Parts: sequence; C-alpha cells; structure tokens
Amino acid sequence: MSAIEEIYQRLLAGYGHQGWWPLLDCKGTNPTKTGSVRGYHPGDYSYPQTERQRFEICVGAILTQNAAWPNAEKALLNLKSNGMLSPHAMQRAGDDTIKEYVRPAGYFNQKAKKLRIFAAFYLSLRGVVPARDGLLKVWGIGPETADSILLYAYGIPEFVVDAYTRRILISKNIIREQATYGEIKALLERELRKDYCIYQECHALLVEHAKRCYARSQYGEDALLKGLSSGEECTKKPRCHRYI
DNA sequence: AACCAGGACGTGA
DNA sequence: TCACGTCATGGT
Repeated sequence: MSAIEEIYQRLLAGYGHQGWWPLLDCKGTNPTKTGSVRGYHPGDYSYPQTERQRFEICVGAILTQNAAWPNAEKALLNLKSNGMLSPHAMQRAGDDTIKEYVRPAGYFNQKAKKLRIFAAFYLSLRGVVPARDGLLKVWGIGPETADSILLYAYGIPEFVVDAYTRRILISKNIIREQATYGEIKALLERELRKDYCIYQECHALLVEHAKRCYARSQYGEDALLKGLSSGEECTKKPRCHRYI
C-alpha cells in the first residue's frame, strides 16, 4: 500500500466520512468535524442535486480563498438572503452591492469582482461542464479553485491540493517543500483510484486532520499518522520537526 | 494583540 | 520561472 493510500485509509478510519462540500440548505451535520458542522452530508456523494447548489459551491470556492470557512459562509448567507445567489442576479447587480454582501469573507473588492466575472463565465457555459484550462483562464480562478469547482460542483475527479495537504505531505517526507501544485496533484491522482468520491473524501480528510494536528501555532499529536512509511518521492528530512 | 485562515494576481528580477 | 508584495475580515 502506498503512503498516500495508507494516509487515506487511516484518516477515514479515524474520522469517518466528512461530507464535503458544505451546502447552506443541507440538513446533515458532521459532529466529528472541527469548527463549523453545518451543511455537511457524510457518506452522501450525490451533491449537488440542483443547479442552484452547483452554483453555490462555485461561489463558496471563490469566497473561501485564503479565508476561514465560517467567514465565507457568512458571505454566502448574505448573498442568498438578498437573492444574489444566482448567476443572473449576480451579473446584474452593482459592484458595491456585492461588495457589501461578501465583506465578511475578506478581500471584498477582489472577491466581488471575481464573482461577477465568474457569473458571466458560468452563464456562458449554458449547462456545459467547463474544461479545466477554460476555468484557469477566468480571472480569479487559480488551480485550487478550479479543481474545487470541478471536483465538488461537477463531480469530476480532479484532486484539490491546498495548503493543508501540502503541509501534511511535506511533514511526512512524501514531497519536497518546493513541490509544485501540479506535482502534488499528479502524485495523489496516481496513488488514489480515479473516483470523484474518493478524491472528495481524501481532500476533506486531509483538511480535517491538518486542522487538528498541523495548525501553525498550536499543533497536536498526529497519532493517526504516526510512523507512516514515507514514500520514495523524497528522502530528504523535513526541515520543520514541529509538524511531526 | 499579533497571527492566521480550505489563494490568486501583479510585478520585477 | 520564481520570489515577494498585495488584498481584508473575523476568530483565537
């Protein structure tokens, strides 16, 4: 079993199904999670079930860029309660209106602009699934946001690499510190079965584990992944031993 | 009261 | 390519 596969198995056994991506109108909760527990649907990979939910996930992916989810969620609620959680409404709305709604998510000037540009792009799709390079050409959509949209809004097996994933894999000596987004993504997609459910679950589990054990200032035990066999990708010792 | 969160873009070497 | 500055609110 590869190191990646072992990480996935251990985290799933330890934490259980995470139920990503969170949705505002989703009844389910995940009590095992840290932080916000609302909107998750553990073990149910049938979301999004409506076009509105699909768009909500896209918007959430932009709003959560370098921001804590509860803050992005507040912005999402503002948009929804003002009828702005649809691509048409978002495109029509004035810039200042959107800015006021997304303020809690931070970077409100940039994110308001990103949302209106994305809304136009989303409408131009007319229901067609976007290509990854198409998404990347949209201003405000980088690699992680593109993969989040594809994986969680469209159920396409594109692994999402975030700062947490990178931090865990570096500390486990599985990748080098300079590893690029594409390298990490390729590694995970090589080691895991190409299945959007597994990609979603694995990414969510890595985030949950990192929140518990790999926070910058306060770090925990990492008992679940103790003594993990390091992959052959890199033999260099990790520089930061705090994370082990 | 700093520090940081589920990044992306613009710029200059 | 790549390292670095910028964008901004809210929780710990």
